[in-house]
Amino acid sequence: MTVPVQPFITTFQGSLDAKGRVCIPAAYRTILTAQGTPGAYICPSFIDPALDSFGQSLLDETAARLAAQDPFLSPSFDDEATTLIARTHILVPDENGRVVLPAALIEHAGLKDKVLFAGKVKKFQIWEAERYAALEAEAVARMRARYAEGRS
Amino acid sequence: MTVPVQPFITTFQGSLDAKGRVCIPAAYRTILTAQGTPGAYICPSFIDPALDSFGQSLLDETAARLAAQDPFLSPSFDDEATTLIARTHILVPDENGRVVLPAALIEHAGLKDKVLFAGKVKKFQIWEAERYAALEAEAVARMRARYAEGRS
DNA sequence: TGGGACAGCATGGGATATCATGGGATTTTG
DNA sequence: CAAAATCCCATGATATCCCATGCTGTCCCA
Repeated sequence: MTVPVQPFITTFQGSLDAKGRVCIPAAYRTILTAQGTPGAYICPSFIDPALDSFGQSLLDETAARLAAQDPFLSPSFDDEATTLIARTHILVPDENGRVVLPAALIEHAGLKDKVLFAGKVKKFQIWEAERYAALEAEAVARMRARYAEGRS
Repeated sequence: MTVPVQPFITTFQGSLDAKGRVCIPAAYRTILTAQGTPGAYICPSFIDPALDSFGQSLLDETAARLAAQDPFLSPSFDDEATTLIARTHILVPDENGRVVLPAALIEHAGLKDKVLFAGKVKKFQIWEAERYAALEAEAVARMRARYAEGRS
């Protein structure tokens, strides 16, 4: 499988101001507009205290997968639709590339002053900075352990 | 899959200037541009105090492997994305072939004045010069030991 | 084969554009 | 009319671009 579109990579620092705004990194904005997205889709992660953000490509992909299921007869359909689709907001950046995060999302991710944007191929995540640092350290440690075991 | 592209070989010396810039060796730049890379992708090694650098080929390979997994529903996805993708920066050389290294990467590799570029087939690494000399000696010693074991 | 000219590459430094961020003004809504 | 959301401009920091210079390896010719 090839990479459909340009992937989100790199980690950026950002800040949440008093008005609840964050500036989406320019590199991500470029990718988003290349996908023909009017802005950024943002959804609270159902695993982590973080926000998942993505463009048209991943939204379409998710929507297509759900569309393939029967909306009346599939039990898994509702859960997925409720968790992923219904909780997704579209946020349109202003001319400086900033979006205002709804209070519910700020609370979900426990965002304070310093936030962190982490590229994850098809999506990127928004984290409270300190929380992410801890998570990254753990992820790297697990990768190191896998390497030491000789697994690929 | 056959050898897709020209391998990175040879070791080069370079220097880190006051602005945090290094000049990517011309031989490597040639290989990178042949891959259609807008620049060089650089990621802190999760094993060594060094930086892994590579072109479009290896990035696509990694991104494609991750893109094959569902970004919302796959547990194995996250560690690799966090360690490899989120920590990878794209650095575009100026017309003289130089890139500016982010401070976090300089710190990770403990880079000082003299740096060292070491070709590793699909990627090349950037090391603090003295540190690399020690590592190289150890690697050669281990190879020698393996050779000796093989004969006995 | 040695010396000299040349081209490509690496390095230093300064000017310029882009980006992120803070704060204020204006409009909308309840 | 008050409160909140939106728009817009100003500023500082950062990254990008560009030119100048010195070095080194290569080529050519005597």
